[in-house]
Amino acid sequence: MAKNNEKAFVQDITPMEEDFSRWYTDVVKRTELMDYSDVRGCMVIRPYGYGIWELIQKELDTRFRETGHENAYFPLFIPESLLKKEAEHVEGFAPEVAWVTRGGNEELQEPLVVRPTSETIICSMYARWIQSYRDLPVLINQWCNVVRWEKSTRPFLRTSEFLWQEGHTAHATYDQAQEETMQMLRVYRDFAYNAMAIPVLTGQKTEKEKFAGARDTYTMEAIMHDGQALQMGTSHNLGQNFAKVFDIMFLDKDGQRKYVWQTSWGASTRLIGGLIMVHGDNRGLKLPPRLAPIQVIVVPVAAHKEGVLDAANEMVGVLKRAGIRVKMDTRDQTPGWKFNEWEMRGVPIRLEIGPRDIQSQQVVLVRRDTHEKKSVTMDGLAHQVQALLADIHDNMLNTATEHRNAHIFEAQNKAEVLEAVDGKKGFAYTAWCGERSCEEKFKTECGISSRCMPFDVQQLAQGKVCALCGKPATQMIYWARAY
RNA sequence: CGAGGUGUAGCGCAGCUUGGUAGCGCGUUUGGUUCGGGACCAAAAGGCCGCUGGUUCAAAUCCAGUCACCUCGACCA
Repeated sequence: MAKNNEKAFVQDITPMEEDFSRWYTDVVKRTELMDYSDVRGCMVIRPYGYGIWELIQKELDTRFRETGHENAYFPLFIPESLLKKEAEHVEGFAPEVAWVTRGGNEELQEPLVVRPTSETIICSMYARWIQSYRDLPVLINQWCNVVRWEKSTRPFLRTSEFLWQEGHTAHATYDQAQEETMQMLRVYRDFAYNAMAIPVLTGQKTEKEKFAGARDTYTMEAIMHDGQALQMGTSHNLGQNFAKVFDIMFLDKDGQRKYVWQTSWGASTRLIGGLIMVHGDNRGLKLPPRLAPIQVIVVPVAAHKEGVLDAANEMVGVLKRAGIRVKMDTRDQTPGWKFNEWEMRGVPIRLEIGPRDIQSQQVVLVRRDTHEKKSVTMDGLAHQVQALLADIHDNMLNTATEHRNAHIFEAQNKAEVLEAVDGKKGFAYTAWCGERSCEEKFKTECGISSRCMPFDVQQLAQGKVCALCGKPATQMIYWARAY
């Protein structure tokens, strides 16, 4: 055993301090979350990764339904003419759309784009469906794939094709649309905290960073372990931009024909990348219990010995009946090998059961987040496990919150912003003049972008000056390097 | 798309400069001994050396093209 400790394991994960992006790719690959196909930048989501996605879908869908939304499905292909209707929207997406120009052996009369997002095709349908104020609001979500032909790709964070959900709603008034936009941002925020255990920052995007075609964009942003920002979900108030070009009108109570007010909101498989980069450590993945495809892994020790497998099976049954996602590892490997394997894969709880435990009517319970190990009795095991899963969630959220708080730095001038972002590897929080040219200049010169303008603190900017250009400030804002 | 780098067994890599039988470690398969933090012994299987073309008696190796991936920029969920 001693000689093995000295042995360098060829396939160990690169330490995250050494090279964060190498660490990230190692984790994705070794935990079998996804793989690249032969098509440029298109990912194959493997069963373990897809299991996480299914849980994300479940958590989000529950929240969407609670807030009155329904699921539907719209076409993959969008006629060129539809995409081109809204000027800003086309301009934003044109560089990255994939085209279909042939069907069978025939050249298509009108080329089709593979949807990069579905506003246009959905609006074309809403124009037919909406006639009266009685038809409003329309509250529809769709789960689908979209394609954006990006120049460079990264696992989960930026792939040519990705899975997401996009909600599209139409309302009678601006206020209702705005309330919907904010409600969905709250839904995402709730999901981030309570399912992903990720403390996000929410706020409004600047003119420069907002969605192509939106009136206002709101976002939730998270700080990754290396201090870079990841946009994890967005909610847009589209105003009447799309309604006007797609002619979505309704006859209101007052007898007037009016354009509808719209919103759209989305979150993608990128969330999985966020999970990895916020919670992961040098042993690999660390999954928040609510999104763990396997919440408890049972490792029988000396499984060939009398009674071990029976006891393990019984325990699996008890946990399953309690609604816990549990799996037993019966592979022919040494226990230590399995411990490492499941820690790498991020399973929140490990239960070890062997001859000694059977004698003492106990099992060994180990948590992934703290590596704390204790013996517990078989009685009331399911309850203990459930309580522990809840505790692990809380602890992961706390740890991530501490990390977030320790990586946000108030900055008064450009040097301090750069020090916060590049020196201390975090977000800079500053007063800002609100001018697009100032923001663009900074982005071009330093590669640092605005993340969001937080709510309820904007009055703090009064009397301050912009940290970047020194003009009078109008906003408080976060800056960071972004994925 | 600009600059650089890499494609050799499932994974990680050596071999290439100076052409001449396809190598190593881990993993895999089979049998046995093991099993409480990455086990051991024995035997075995596994390669269009990314792809296409060229030079040559002979190409993993030299040349050209092409595709994919990685890093850094620009762009984006």
